[in-house]
Amino acid sequence: MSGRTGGPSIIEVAREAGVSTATAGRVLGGYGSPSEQLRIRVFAAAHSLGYEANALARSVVTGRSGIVGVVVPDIGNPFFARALRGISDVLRQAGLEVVLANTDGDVEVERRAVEVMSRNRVAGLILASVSLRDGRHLTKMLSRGVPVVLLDREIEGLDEVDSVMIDNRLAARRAVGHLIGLGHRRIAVVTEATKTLGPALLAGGVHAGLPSLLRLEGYLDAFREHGTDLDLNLIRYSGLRREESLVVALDLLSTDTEVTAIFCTSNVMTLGTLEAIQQSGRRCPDDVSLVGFDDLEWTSLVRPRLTVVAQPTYDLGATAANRLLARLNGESNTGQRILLTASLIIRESAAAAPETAPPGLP
Amino acid sequence: MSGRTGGPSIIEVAREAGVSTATAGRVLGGYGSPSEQLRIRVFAAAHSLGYEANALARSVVTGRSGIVGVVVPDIGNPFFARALRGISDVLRQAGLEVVLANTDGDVEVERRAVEVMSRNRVAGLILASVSLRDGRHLTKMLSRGVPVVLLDREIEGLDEVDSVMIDNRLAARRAVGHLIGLGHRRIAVVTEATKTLGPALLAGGVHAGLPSLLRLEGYLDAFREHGTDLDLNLIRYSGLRREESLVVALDLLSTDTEVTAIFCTSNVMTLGTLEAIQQSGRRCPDDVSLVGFDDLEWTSLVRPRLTVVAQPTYDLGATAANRLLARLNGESNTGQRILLTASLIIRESAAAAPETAPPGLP
DNA sequence: CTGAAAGCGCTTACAG
DNA sequence: CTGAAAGCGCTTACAG
Repeated sequence: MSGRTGGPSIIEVAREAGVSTATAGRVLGGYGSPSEQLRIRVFAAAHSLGYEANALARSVVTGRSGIVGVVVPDIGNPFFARALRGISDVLRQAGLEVVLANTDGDVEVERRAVEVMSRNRVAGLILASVSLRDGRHLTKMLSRGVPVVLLDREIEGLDEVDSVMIDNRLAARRAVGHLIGLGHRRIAVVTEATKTLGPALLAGGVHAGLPSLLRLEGYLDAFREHGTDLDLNLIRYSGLRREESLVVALDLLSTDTEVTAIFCTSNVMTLGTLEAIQQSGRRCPDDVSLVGFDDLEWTSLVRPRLTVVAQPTYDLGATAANRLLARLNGESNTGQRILLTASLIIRESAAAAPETAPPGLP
Repeated sequence: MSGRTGGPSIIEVAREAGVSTATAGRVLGGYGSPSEQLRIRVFAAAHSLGYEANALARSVVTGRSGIVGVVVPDIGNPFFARALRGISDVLRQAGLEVVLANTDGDVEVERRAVEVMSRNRVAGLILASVSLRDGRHLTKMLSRGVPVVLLDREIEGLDEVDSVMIDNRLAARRAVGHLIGLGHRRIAVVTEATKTLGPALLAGGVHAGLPSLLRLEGYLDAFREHGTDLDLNLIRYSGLRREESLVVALDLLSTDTEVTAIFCTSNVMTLGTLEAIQQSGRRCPDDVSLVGFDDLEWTSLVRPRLTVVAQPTYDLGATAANRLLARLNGESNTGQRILLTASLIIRESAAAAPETAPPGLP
């Protein structure tokens, strides 16, 4: 005897119906071709016993589970919530189930979540990873031939794996270019790129992989492109928490009175920065312009309405899911790096730079 | 031969290590007491072969999976996202894994999600259901003795099941009472209670179970409590979509010029209603006061800052998880109905009623 | 179409 | 402590 936790098995159903377990399995599992007569008998028996198939046992035999795992750092972030919808719609249509795990941005939690899914033999995995330098937690799945699609972030050294994200660098460059076009010169950036990685990037020592780093790189690109002078004091680093970005932006606004525009590299940074502008007493966009990242529901509710970089969030998810399906169907087997394009939604928070004094006047 | 989808099994590891599969199982599975010597040999073999345990097979034997299922209607809703965090924190600490399913508010999707989890023998289930009249999709799990905890919504007729939610009726009554206390008399409500259920409730023909219905009932309570006159035109029904609530609130504001305050029964309703006020040209709170539901990140970012009913969201999740743990440990077996208390956060969007003309003047 | 038997990958009494 | 054997609940060739 072991862990029989209640619930009749296929054996009891077969006995009740007076057929072999093979036959019971065929009608209950929907494979083979049992006769209509036996089907009725078996279903009746199953129903009267309250039978419910044990998907675990089936998966042990077939080797896979028909379930796709999705692991993201923060499902509370509207970006991932919406991408998930795209994923679910596509996968559900293909007859696959989706289970989700949230990692809280914690590498260790991610490692565990992936391991749990791998051990439970998910058919495939869509992963928005927080550990960009290290894909070791994926090797077992990959060596078993389970397809993995990376969403929003790549992982270094995993070139055979598919990835789907926006062209972060280009998106940021355009956003900042927009500000430069409006006459701004002292344009700050509030970014969740780390205090170690950010400067390393500036020094040319890092291959940008994180979205935040790529966006920071795009910010630099824009300055370069327009021949605008760059002041390192304009780059402000914050942890990925709204409260922290509030403090950072507040510090920026109080120490640098010349700043006329701010670009934020994520919706969390945008939240804190907007709050900082409000608290600082400066008017937006009269005194300081703002371009945020991600078009969330509240961005058109605040005053002024926010000019933002909008990602095709739903499509990112749907595209990732379609890549996974292609892999599952064996249609493709070379790593593909898919970049979708973000758009700049121009509203009211970014306006012409103030006090563009006519040249020649003091 | 069958679905062997790559990956060595415990048999190969045992062979490689020169031990029985029982011994290999003991060291790899962490049960029994294998000798240190064999442990080393087995681990070495497992490592060299790239072995990863098949949790499915283990679960088939033990009868359960160590995984708790959570199914919610909309993980993109900050309410559920935050509750999930509470759930995860508690469950993870107890050594259980959490998998999530999103139902999109679709009864059929919910039914399927619950079935998938049930078939995969989750150890327990936390469910925020959309099908309040019908708990049939839970009977198989329940009859197998798998604990189920209902979050945020109850299901009629499932009295032996635990549930955790706020006292919705009381919360709404207090919110509306606050408006009455500020001198408002024509207080409208924008609610996602359905157009059929809402009126049925008013007619006394429905036992309120849905949060939205309970909140509507609390709205009525407040009028009754203060002896304020009720006008059915003040009750506006909307689907659970922001766009729809915008239309509904816009209609309210254009057809009823006397309304001085609006209460919303969910954060989605709040979003649309606030937008409607902005578009209508009326000033908030000078012309019309607003009390929203749920304290989201943007509620203190908009102007005026919103007065809202705040749910102890994280605690709701944590409490549900703790109930589940108690059940899993056999500590409890009678259905418990746990009501947490919501609080009213008073900010700027609800102010004294305008034009409270002194009595006696025309 | 149907059944007896073997098998999936693991765990669990049962002897030793 | 260790192994041979039986078992978990299902599926899959293989005969008939």
